Amino acid sequence: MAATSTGAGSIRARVRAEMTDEIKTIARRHLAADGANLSLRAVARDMGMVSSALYRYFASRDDLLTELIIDGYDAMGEVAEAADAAVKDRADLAGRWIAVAVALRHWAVAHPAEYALLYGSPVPGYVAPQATVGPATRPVLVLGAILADAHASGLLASETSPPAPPLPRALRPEVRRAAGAVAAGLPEQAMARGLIAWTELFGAISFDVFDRLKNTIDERSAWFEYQTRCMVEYLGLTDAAPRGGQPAHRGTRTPRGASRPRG
Amino acid sequence: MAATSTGAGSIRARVRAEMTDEIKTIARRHLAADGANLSLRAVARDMGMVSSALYRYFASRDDLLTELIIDGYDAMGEVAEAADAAVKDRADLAGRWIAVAVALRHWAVAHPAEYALLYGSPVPGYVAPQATVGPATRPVLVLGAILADAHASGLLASETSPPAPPLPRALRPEVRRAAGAVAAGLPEQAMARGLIAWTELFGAISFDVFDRLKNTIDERSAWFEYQTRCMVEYLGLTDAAPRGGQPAHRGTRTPRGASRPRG
DNA sequence: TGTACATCAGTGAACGCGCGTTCACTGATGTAC
DNA sequence: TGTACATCAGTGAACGCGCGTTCACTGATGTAC
Repeated sequence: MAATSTGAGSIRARVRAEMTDEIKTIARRHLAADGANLSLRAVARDMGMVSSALYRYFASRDDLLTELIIDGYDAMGEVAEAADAAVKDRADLAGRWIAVAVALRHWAVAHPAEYALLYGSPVPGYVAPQATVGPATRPVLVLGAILADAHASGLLASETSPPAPPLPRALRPEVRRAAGAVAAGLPEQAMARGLIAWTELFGAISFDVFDRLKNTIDERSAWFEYQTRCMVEYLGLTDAAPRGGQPAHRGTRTPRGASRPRG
Repeated sequence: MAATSTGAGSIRARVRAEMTDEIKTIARRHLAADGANLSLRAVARDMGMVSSALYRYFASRDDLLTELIIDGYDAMGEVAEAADAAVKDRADLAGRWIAVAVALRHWAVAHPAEYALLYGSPVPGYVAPQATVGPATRPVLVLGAILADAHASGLLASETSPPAPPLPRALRPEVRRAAGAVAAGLPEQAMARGLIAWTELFGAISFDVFDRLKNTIDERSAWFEYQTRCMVEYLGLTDAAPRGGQPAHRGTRTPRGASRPRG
């Protein structure tokens, strides 16, 4: 409030930032109604502006779309990080995975159009620029960190139970590289399971958001949670932290919170 | 050729059918280029007709879209049925599941835009009419029949190994109903695994088609097949038919081909 | 076999709407002296 | 503290294009007698 006429360009800058946010908010609303063929003119209309005015804020329609996509990934990333961080017992790896999964689904169901923009059919004529790939990995990093922590406890399924079909030689370098990127130190076989769980998780969310389960499963939340519980068992995370206790066979303790990706 | 001027309206009818097919073929081509916002005028242009002429063949743009969707589901259904039928050893349930999965993925990768129309983000403003729900279940029925056959052999994972997290009571009626619809006689726990595998399968195909694995896994086919092998193990189908032999512990023999859904 | 009539595919113009983007402009807000 | 100038948000008109759908029409193809 002391900034009535003090801060040089800063007041103009603040108004500008607020306008930009408002445009994006309205654009998100339109995304929900019209899908990915977002119309600048419609957004301008809702803003009470003339369509050309939007060009003061975004260089083009695709630029706006790109910002919405980045915001979406960031929102999912934040939601995932927060859900993970909220689990007090850092050794409860199953609990952490489930918390993150539930939070991601929750966000997706609450923002179906944005989710579709991120994980649905590609937008015709739009190619995601390089700037989106960083944010896109944020949710994955959270999941990867959980797996890395589990590995640090030496308790992943692939390490305690006989591995599923062995990973073909041709895939091993790529899987190893993927592990290096999101879950440093994770052995190939465990990373392969992680990739499968990741696929399954987003498959489940997409089925839910895109209503593939209509007339089949109506108890969506319960079903999703059940599916997630199966997932953590598949990953072997349940062995690591039996109900409310220490890891069953402890290895190196999970480093205290340090392994969570920065926000 | 004997039909030069014989068959009453039949020659006109045949031309009409050919035209309809050609329109749909061109529409599919446009789908690939422009995504789901299919333009009637563009299709007409490619047909060398005036746009209003299309209304002789389709009542509206949405009608055309509906037919494309139905064709798509039917194509996937046929592909799945054919892949299943091509497995000579009907007791090789793992082989059948993998064959169907690979065939579905193959079709999806070859027809990404059509796949996106069926399993991707909903088309804005379009609501799929009742006529699409029948065809939509065709691929599912093929998978369900494999599970039913496996159950008939008494060898599903949930029957031989300790079940994963027990199915919550609230979900049991729905899962039971789903089993009744696609895999008659399948117990709830097995059906739950089937639903999860189904989700995972289409999650994997979507990740592939929508290029989610870019810069992570480039060996797409190998990875998909590996994932499918993990899936059949999860389902317990591998126990049922060890490499080139009879089921390990036989129950009721699979009824000879009768359980395959009609084409 | 030949003629009168009905069917129906395709035309072309129009209606009424949408869109992204450019451009010269007006005025208000901030900056420098 | 006051004035001259630069910045920049927003306007309004225009360009050039797209779209789905309707409608009265022409002309060819098939049908019935």
